[in-house]
Amino acid sequence: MTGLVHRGLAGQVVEMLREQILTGVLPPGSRLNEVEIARDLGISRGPLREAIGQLVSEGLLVHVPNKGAAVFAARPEDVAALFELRAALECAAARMAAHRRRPQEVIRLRKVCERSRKARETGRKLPYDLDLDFHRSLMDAAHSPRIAEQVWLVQQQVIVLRSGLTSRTTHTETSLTDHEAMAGAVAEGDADRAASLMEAHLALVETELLQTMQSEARNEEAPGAQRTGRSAP
Amino acid sequence: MTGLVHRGLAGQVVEMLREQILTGVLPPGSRLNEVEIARDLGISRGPLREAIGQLVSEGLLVHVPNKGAAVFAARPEDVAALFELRAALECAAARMAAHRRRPQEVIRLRKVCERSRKARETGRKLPYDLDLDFHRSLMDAAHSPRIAEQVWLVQQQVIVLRSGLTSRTTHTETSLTDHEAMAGAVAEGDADRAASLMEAHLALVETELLQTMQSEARNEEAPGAQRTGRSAP
DNA sequence: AAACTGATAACTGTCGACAGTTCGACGGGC
DNA sequence: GCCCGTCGAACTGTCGACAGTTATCAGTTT
Repeated sequence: MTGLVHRGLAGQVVEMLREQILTGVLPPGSRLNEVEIARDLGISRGPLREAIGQLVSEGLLVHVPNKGAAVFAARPEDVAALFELRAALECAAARMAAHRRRPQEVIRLRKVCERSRKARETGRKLPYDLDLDFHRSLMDAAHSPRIAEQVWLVQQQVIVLRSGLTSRTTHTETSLTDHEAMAGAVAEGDADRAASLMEAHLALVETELLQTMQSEARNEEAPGAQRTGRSAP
Repeated sequence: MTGLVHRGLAGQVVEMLREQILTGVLPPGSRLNEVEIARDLGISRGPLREAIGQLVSEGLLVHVPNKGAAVFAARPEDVAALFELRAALECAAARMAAHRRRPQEVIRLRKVCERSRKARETGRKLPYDLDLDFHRSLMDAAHSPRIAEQVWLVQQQVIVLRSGLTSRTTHTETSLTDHEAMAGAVAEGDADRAASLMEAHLALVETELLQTMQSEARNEEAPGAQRTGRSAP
């Protein structure tokens, strides 16, 4: 997705750390110890520092001088800014997809919706992977690699954010109907409708995420566990 | 703009190299020799490599394995993808500015347009700095730091692209009236008009840039100078 | 007992040197 | 005369070690 894997050790380490972050092995707020990780991977600190630097520039890690790197832990205001950017990018992509759509890509969109509805009927929750799959299919239909790349970077931050939540957002029936409506708008070539549907969809997802974050924050503060990460001078 | 300058030597080197790239001291296609630059700056190669890595992730440099880094040299198709992203971001920002505008920011927009018109009357060309100033004022009015950050990254690539052209695009009278119309739309709170004006404006700028690139490419191929950068296997 | 101070330890930031690879030049063979 | 194999220089990729800084903790003092 990002480029060639064989651009040195740093490249491999980037992908390894990225997976650890996205899968929640390294939860938000985790501090990264350079010597320890370098020793575990059997490499030097040079390539590791380069890998960390790249992930910092992607927004998956944050870097504080003389204290090292930590997995990005978003606050509510960060979520708002994040979804503003995501809406700008994905709404534009939805418009483009409605204009540039090709039969094959419309079929793929419909197929993802169909698989989602089936999964929704068997289990109660819609798997998050299928949600990601829909949005990525839409990016493909937009035929704008540059925008797709940026959307993927934003999506990654959302994944990290979700990995820090114990109760994952349930992606309700509403999300599924949103997807189906968007697929229809793209199929018909109605760019404006696709964009406004996307905007409403993302606003809903943002609200769900914020509510989950706030409720879990309350549940966490009650027992006496201190706030993770996020230091105030 | 990007963050704290004092996050080590790498941070300072990033800013130094960034200025060299944006001002055209390092023209597009230039290869960066690590040992030479490190020696000139009086530092080691470690921080320098980190700085280069960051600029690669920003898109100002490109990196080829075992061959080092070079200043990004855009092809026409890159320009198209770049302006698709820029349009997505700046149109959304224009909409936001029309919604969230504050009196002080509207005044600033008008002031930039006024200064641009004065400069346009004295000299024939509109200084590029004033164009950048307008777009940055609009980003401020949008009150979306995350989008503003991404717009700035895209703007930087456009600046690099322009630095490789001998005859800078003249930013005609049309661009100035576009700016004034956008300022008016933002002042009135007409988000849709601000967005569509921005889209048209960027389409014009893109066309101007592509024409300049193509004409200069023809003039360069005639004398017998080989194509800079851009290696095909 | 609480607060301040000093030393100690751990970690990041930086450096110089080594290993591996690629590009170019030179010489030999056909 | 042209092509191919080999040698060599230059550069990137990687490593281990040193220096600087910050946090922690014990000891002392009020």
